[in-house]
Amino acid sequence: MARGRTAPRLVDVAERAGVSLATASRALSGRDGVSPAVAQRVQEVASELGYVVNAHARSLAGGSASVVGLIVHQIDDPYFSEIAAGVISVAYEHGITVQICHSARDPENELRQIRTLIANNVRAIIVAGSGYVGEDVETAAKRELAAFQDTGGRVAVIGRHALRADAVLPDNEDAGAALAEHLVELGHRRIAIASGTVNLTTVVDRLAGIERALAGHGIDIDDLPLVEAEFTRDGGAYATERIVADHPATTAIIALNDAMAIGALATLRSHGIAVPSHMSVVGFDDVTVAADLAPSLTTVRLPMTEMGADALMMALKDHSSRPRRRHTGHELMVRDSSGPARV
Amino acid sequence: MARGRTAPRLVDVAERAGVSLATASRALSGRDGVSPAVAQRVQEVASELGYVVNAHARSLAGGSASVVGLIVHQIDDPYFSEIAAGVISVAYEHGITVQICHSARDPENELRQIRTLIANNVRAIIVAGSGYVGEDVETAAKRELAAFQDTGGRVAVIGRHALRADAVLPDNEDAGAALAEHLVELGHRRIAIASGTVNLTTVVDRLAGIERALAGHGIDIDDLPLVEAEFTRDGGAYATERIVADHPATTAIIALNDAMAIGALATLRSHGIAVPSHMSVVGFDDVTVAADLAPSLTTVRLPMTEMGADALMMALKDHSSRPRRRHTGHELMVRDSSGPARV
DNA sequence: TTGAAAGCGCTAACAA
DNA sequence: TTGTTAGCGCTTTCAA
Repeated sequence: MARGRTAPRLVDVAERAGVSLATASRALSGRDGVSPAVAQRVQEVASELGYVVNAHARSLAGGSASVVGLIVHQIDDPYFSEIAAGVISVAYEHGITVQICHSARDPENELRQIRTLIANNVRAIIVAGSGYVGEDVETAAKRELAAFQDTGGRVAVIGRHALRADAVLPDNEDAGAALAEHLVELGHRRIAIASGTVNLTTVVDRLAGIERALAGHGIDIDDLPLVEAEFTRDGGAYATERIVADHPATTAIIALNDAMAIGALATLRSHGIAVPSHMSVVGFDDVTVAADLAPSLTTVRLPMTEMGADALMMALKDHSSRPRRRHTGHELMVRDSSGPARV
Repeated sequence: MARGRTAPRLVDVAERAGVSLATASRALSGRDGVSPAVAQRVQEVASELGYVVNAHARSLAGGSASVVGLIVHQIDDPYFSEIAAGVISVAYEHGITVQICHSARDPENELRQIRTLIANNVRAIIVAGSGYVGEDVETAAKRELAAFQDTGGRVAVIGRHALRADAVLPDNEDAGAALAEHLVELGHRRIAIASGTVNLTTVVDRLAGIERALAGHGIDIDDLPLVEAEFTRDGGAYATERIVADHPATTAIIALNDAMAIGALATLRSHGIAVPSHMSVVGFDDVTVAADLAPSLTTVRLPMTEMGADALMMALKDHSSRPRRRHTGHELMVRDSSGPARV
């Protein structure tokens, strides 16, 4: 391989500026203990040479890493791509880059990704996917992340996890309650639920909110049909097929996220079932496209981009000993996909 | 800071396996010169310990980097998040992680991101955004990337760029032609174009295809209204407002990507203009949600996920001296948003 | 087939 | 305020 001109190194800058390596290093990372005049000179030389610090060397030498890791279930799910956009924008402001990994909703795989990020010595790890239900599933991850934190790593999670870390907590339960209230007020009683897999805390929490609100109206959620499927558009389509076939009296479908709701709307359309006159459909998240569907989707807005931004900001901030928890708001977005129950 | 147990290092593995550092290194990176028995033993010990190689140390020591960079315009644009999913999945298979940066459709910013990735010594850089029109805009980036390639870095681009690199070339021109043909066949003549900013090669190429097809039917594209706006949903909404207000005779709108088409559909709906009976709308890309819109969107499918996967695979493959170029196919997806021109 | 040892480019003690 | 120097964890010659 032809070896061209190599990137300038810190020694090059130091030599050219007539200072030592240490001084150059201090000047460039903006630490004090350098006279302003020298600092400026070094910085000039550096930009003259187009010098950019070698992140690997810096990190290896014990300097602060300039990379953060972000674990999502699947980046081409709008819920996660909006969170990622928030993370990336905050990272950009801090001169940090973002490594994104897929957990594919598999705790095993998530653990593997966490290990990789830790080995890469990232500055912080943001776990954006839902937590998993059950004692044991996250214990290994918990241990690894705790060790990571003990050595100065930062961790923030989005959603309810068994992990001891700063957390951005989406208002899942209250959002579920708001949605259920909304449907009940419209006169719906025969409500069906298109649910994601119940090993996800997000699913469990949304269901809990729905249960609570319905109970307030004397409706037992256990009496309602619930179809468990993938937490995706296709899962929503599948669940809706089942609901339509097995529970024809249903007047409203609660999909546990917008992706499932989109699948539900598609299935209903293909069956010629009118929304909302014959069937109401509601979702969760308010992904960007929700307002542009036809009928536009009634859903609960969670501020995904902000959640991503907040998670990284929390992780970057000076650490108090106790993990912080920050609850998001939620906002019921009543649109055209929900209407009075048919009689 | 309490210093807990640190991640296991290669020495730990070597010691535990009773071999030297060098042997352990060789065994784990699958190089030969190690007896199978020893190699296996080392690998067992490593996974027992949950050992993951420190990417910084490996990279600094001259080993191959395990990170690739991906530059997109905006990750929460489905076009890019689908490409990213393709890149991530191939990366995963190769034990590589992906750093994602936003260029925000700004060549300056893109250059900055490229510099950062190079300084991070990534194994490869994938530039997924459109190229920019004009001599000078990409020259600095071109120079930096060339130097990067000279020192063994790999580069692949998606879309037409002024960069000398492996390229995945979306079939933009033919796709534009196919769409224009489709509309002409339906009897449309008063066609308006909701265009992204014409400094993007993607926009220029799609327009070229449209122009060619229309010319074949005696229509001069310059006689048609073209509104230039942001290459986004809101840009599409804005352009459509303008088209509806200034060119009421229009019977079909070509939006230059699906995001703009979604904005167009929303605007038409808010004006009570029926699609397709009063106005046809077509887009480009076939993002996942396009089929689930109502009316479902007629568009041209580009295999985004595959494009991302291909780009990384090309970049990772052994390098021939000449850059390779790989054209994607395209597929006209005729759905419900296009219909015969009203009279 | 294996091991010993010299760095990769940087930061952070420690000295001056 | 500045300089000297010992590593960070790994790969890779070179020697055995």
